[in-house]
Amino acid sequence: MLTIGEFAQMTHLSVRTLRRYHEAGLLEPARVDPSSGYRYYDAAQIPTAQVISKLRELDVPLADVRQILLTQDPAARATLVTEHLQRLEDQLARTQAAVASLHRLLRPGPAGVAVELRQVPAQLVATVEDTVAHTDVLAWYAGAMAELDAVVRETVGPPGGLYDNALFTRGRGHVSVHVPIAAPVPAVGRVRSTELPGAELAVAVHAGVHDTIDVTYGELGRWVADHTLAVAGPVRETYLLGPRDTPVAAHWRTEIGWPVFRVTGAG
Amino acid sequence: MLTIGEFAQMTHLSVRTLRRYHEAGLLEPARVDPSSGYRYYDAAQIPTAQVISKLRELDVPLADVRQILLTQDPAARATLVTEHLQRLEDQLARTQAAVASLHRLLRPGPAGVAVELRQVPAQLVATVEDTVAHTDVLAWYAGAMAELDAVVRETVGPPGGLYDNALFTRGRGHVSVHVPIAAPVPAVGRVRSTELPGAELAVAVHAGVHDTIDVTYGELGRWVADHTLAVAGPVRETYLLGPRDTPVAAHWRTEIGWPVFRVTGAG
DNA sequence: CGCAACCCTCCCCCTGCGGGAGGGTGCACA
DNA sequence: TGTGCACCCTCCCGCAGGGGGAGGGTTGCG
Repeated sequence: MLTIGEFAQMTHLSVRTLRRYHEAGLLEPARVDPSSGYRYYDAAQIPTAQVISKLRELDVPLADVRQILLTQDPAARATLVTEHLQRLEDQLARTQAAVASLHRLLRPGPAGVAVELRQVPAQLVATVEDTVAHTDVLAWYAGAMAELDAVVRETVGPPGGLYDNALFTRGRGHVSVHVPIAAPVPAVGRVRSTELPGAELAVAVHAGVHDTIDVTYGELGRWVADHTLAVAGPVRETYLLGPRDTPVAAHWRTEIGWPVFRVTGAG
Repeated sequence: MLTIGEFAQMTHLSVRTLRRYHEAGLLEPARVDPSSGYRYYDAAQIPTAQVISKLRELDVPLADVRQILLTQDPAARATLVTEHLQRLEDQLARTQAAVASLHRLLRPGPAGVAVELRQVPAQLVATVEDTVAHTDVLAWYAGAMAELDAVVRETVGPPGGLYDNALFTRGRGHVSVHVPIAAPVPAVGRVRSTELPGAELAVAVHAGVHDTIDVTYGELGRWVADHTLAVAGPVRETYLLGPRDTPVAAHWRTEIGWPVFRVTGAG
């Protein structure tokens, strides 16, 4: 039987942290003296404490750590851990993208994004839509696109997507993926035929991988504001050239279109 | 002039977040209406907002972001940013170490660390000591070791270190590095000659890189507790074989010694 | 003028940890 | 059998950086 202080020393955790883990139901002391409330730990609990410690170093939330600890089956447990490692990899990718954006933003001189105003007509599309979290967009997109591919035989243009603004500002929002079509397709699975309404779009083209697409977004936003326009509705991305067209990422072309209207008020 | 909502839409930040950045002095609105308190932004502020956003994605604290934004000189600014990128790399290394430890901990079966009790005599050493933060230990160690190398001509054994427990449980503690010597060396810089007191040590040897050294620590702690011993004083590491001896990390050998004493009380 | 959409401030909540106050326990030593 | 001290307890507050929501003022279109 070890006192909390001794156990802290063995596990390189602080006494406070051990108490918190007890409170959170992560690491129950082997014995709690009913009269004094003193916590006593067993040496056999050291590995458990270390697993918690390592998971915390990986920023796994306490609730998820508890879930992992409660999972007895080694295979199921490994699955849970792998999910978190996957999350770490995603985060790493996002970090690298942020670094790339940052470099481009801090590079002196304007980014020099060409913007044009364009009136686009209504277009019949096959679409898949949903409300998703910002972090899940990529995975969702892949699934939705695969579903579209399976249903739609003939397209009359490059695929695109609509991204509700709440996706960015609230971390969750309405998203849809579409391909333009000449005639309606039958509703299969999540695929629907609908009309993408016409609009006046402020359009910019982003070249290369999406790592630094925010810079293009920013320039587009600046242009829109500078031309006394206001944004009306979700942003439209059109994938003129993407991974399905060429493996050379530098050749990719993404068109960003922001529906705008002229502000009637002040100049 | 953009309202906060419009500006939020352009920058993909939430209205709340923009207000917080204003409050924190990171992004002052171009104009604040004195009567209504409404914030109005200029399109030219979009790139600034994006820089903030990207730095935040890299977990740069708001205070440091402000520092970076206030730095006009591009070179000085680049230095500040690079410092944070360095921090990210360190964190990545720690993450990888944690993943390695975790895998080893979750592998079924005991880790099988051999522990022995050993009485070590007092030893004259040349030492460098300081109080440092846990995250700085590696860098500090390299500097201290270099200083020892420069001063001490002849050693009579492998180098070692003492690590105060507070280093782990409080994130900051007393640390010292030493090499055993036959005769005192003159005090130069931070180097001092002193006697490392004799002690009864519970000793385990960790093989390979330090990524998974916590597992060995845990096993050692378990052994100590199982043998009704208690820890008395800072842990001692001895670098039997290290990077200065062989470039093959798998061959490295680190001896971990925990000063212990027999518990007189209950069994 | 009415009304909806927007904006304001203020307060509380979340996560995971640390500091410190105020008070009870355990145990060696005299 | 004290006595002293290190240890332990609970409870409250702080930090970062953000979200939710209440309650109330502004803006601007129809």
